[in-house]
Amino acid sequence: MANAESAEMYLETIYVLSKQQENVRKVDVSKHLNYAKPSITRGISLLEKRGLVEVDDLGNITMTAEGKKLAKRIYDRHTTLTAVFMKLGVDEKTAADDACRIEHFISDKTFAAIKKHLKSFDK
Amino acid sequence: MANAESAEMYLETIYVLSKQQENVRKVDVSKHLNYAKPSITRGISLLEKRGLVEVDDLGNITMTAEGKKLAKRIYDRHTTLTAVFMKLGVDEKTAADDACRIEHFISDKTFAAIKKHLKSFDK
DNA sequence: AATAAATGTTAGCACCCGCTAACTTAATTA
DNA sequence: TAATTAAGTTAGCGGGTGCTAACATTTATT
Repeated sequence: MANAESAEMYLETIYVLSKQQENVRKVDVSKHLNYAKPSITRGISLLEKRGLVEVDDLGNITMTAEGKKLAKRIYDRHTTLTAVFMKLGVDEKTAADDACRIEHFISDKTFAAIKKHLKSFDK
Repeated sequence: MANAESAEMYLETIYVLSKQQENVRKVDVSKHLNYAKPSITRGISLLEKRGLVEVDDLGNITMTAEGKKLAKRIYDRHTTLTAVFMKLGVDEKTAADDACRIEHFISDKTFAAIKKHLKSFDK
């Protein structure tokens, strides 16, 4: 999990789920990412070690301030990139799929430039 | 090397080098990618197994028709994405670095839409 | 020709991160 | 309460892909 990609997907999933439901547990993440349970056990424990999430006695996963910040960062990339691609005429599914991969690899600078461009688009 | 990323980097490197020099050998790829020689030995042999490159008795690497096609595809993504990012105001280094990562993950559809957009930009 | 340098290979380590099998623990339900 | 189902863990596999150490082979230099 040194590589950002996997950790970011876990974090983003927790973030998205926590907006839809009261409590988020490992099963939920497992189902959402379509990963086997042991993968989740390890993935979440790595996030815990990095101080990005906490799991309480009931198994409810919450993000720390830092975790939430990171999750929002990725989610913003996800939604913005999806919107940009759709603006260019790409269908929603493809746009979201591309965004979901690219969100992990785009630099702050380039993302900022794209986001700015999207805004100018809207005018 | 099931994952496209690594194979694509090797292939793109061979393609770029072959445009600059008469013969391309593993050392050249090693230096260009800044990977240790044994990594190259394996990487190239995987490309050979997939019928994307051939290595002759002198150690010269050539791309097969299919290999060249794939290399061009990636290289086109690289140059186009770099150009787009620069168009949006991103500095050349950052633009190229981002392109170099994203080129492996962007779908045909989304790339086509972006490329089309770049053209409309130029007008 | 002898030595040195460059190129390439083999063997095997390490880390990432999915997976299954098998188990434990907790929560439901009959 | 006993039996079932759901949730979570541990152990370990496997493929991908970088690495070093050590060696072989080839090419260049003295």
